[in-house]
Amino acid sequence: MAYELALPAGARTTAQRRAVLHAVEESVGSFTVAQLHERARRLEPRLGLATTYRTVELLRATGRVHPLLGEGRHAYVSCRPEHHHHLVCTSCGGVEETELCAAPSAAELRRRHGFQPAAHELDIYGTCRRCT
Amino acid sequence: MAYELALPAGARTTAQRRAVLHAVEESVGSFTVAQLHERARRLEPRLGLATTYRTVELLRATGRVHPLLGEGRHAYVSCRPEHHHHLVCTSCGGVEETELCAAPSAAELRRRHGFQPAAHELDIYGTCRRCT
DNA sequence: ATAACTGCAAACGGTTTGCAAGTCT
DNA sequence: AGACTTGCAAACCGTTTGCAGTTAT
Repeated sequence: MAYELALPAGARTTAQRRAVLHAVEESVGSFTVAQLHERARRLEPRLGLATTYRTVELLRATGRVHPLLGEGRHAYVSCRPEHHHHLVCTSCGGVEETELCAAPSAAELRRRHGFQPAAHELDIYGTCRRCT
Repeated sequence: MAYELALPAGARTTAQRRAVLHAVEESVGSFTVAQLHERARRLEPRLGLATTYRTVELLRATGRVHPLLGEGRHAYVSCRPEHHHHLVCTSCGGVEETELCAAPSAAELRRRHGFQPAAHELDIYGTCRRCT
């Protein structure tokens, strides 16, 4: 095959998917599905919005794209945030919470990236006690 | 006044707003408006969802609460395959990547939670260099 | 040939808004 | 009294889904 598309095994290569992947590659920083759709339409004018959503979901499954917030819901943080993270069992789907903190220190983030952290989200995937 | 509510000037103190603020104070990490509503209802069972949205918006105006990402839309970032995490600026929406990672060790997770980790995702929210 | 994929439109779910009734100051 | 606030339900808008026609393999 001449064109290698980052898709799950068995998925077919189509003009629409190529157009969406191209739009992803052109994107800088964060983007919405609607923006992607608009951009990909320059290559593939008949591309539907639903197909764009479905393709983004495929890319997400391969890790090529990452949702900034789960569930599509508007989430907030309280301005004196404490840490709490999720242990997601990929076997039974259960979610546990942990207080173990996994974020790089504020000092290190500032020094290396000039970034002032306010909150973070961590999801750890694996196998829970019962499913081991 | 005996009870100081963090609200904009001129805003009235009501039982509903107290209940929502209390729910915010109880919250750890990020939360959605629906979660807040459910929690606040324990104190104020007749609290409506719309009122919860309106109160969150008030608290946002005072800085007491902060949306993780503007627009309420589901946003994505393009990813490369290597292990990395995201620094998301809540001011300009920009996304940087970092290789800094301090995930809890597998040994600690197993000891404390009986959990066998396989992978993890970390997003750090805050203010980037330019927006500081 | 046939299973995967697509566009369309309807369905869905979270968020916002109009309005009449109720409440704080 | 008067302006602000509330709950309700309808409107709104981004996302998902069912389906009949189309396409990659």
